[in-house]
Amino acid sequence: MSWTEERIDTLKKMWDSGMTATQIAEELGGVSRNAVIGKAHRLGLQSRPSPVKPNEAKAEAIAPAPKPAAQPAAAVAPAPRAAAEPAPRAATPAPASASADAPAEPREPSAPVLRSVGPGGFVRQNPGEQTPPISPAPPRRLVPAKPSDAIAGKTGLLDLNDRICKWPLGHPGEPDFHFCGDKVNPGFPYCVAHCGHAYQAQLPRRDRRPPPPLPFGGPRVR
DNA sequence: CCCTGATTCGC
DNA sequence: GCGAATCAGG
Repeated sequence: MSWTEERIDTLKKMWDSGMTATQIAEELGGVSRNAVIGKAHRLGLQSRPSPVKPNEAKAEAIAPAPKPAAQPAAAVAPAPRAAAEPAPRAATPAPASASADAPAEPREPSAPVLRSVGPGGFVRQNPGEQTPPISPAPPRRLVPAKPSDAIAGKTGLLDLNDRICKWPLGHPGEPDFHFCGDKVNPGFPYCVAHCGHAYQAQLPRRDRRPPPPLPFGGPRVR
């Protein structure tokens, strides 16, 4: 098997949507997961959280190690990405739950951080502030290998790109499994509406809603 | 053990 | 460029 443009395209999109190398290899067929990983790196695709540490933590001297606040002061600064770094975007997965600010720390009105707040109450991250949340949990196995008729006109796996909502509709493996496909809320993998589902503000326990929406249709029994 | 992705290196 | 072998963390 060779890396045709089509297969490379599939690899890119699956990698981008959070599929594991094993799953991508199964989907493509004829290649091992090692081949997929190797190709992904050669293509310069975004690194995924690796189990292996790069080994780099020797900056702590005898200084009384002040705990760095989670919120840097330079929140409004534009993308501080190093110019030498070839990676155009860093999508290192991070827990969607943001730190719940204690009520004892009121925001200074004199120094407002420019943020927009979505319909679900989620707080929009400014550039360079924090890494965006990960895509929905990838399915363990089956992914529609071939576009079926049921998916015609809908946003399939191969239609994913950086500008459309990756919110999954239906269950992976089912014929009509597809993605939302709306225009994304800039900076997020989802559209505004689905950001509202994905990022819910922490509500008081008294009136919390029981059904938390789960990406990819939630856990499934087979 | 299983899984994962990263890296190396002979081809 | 390719990918098996190897490594290393979870």
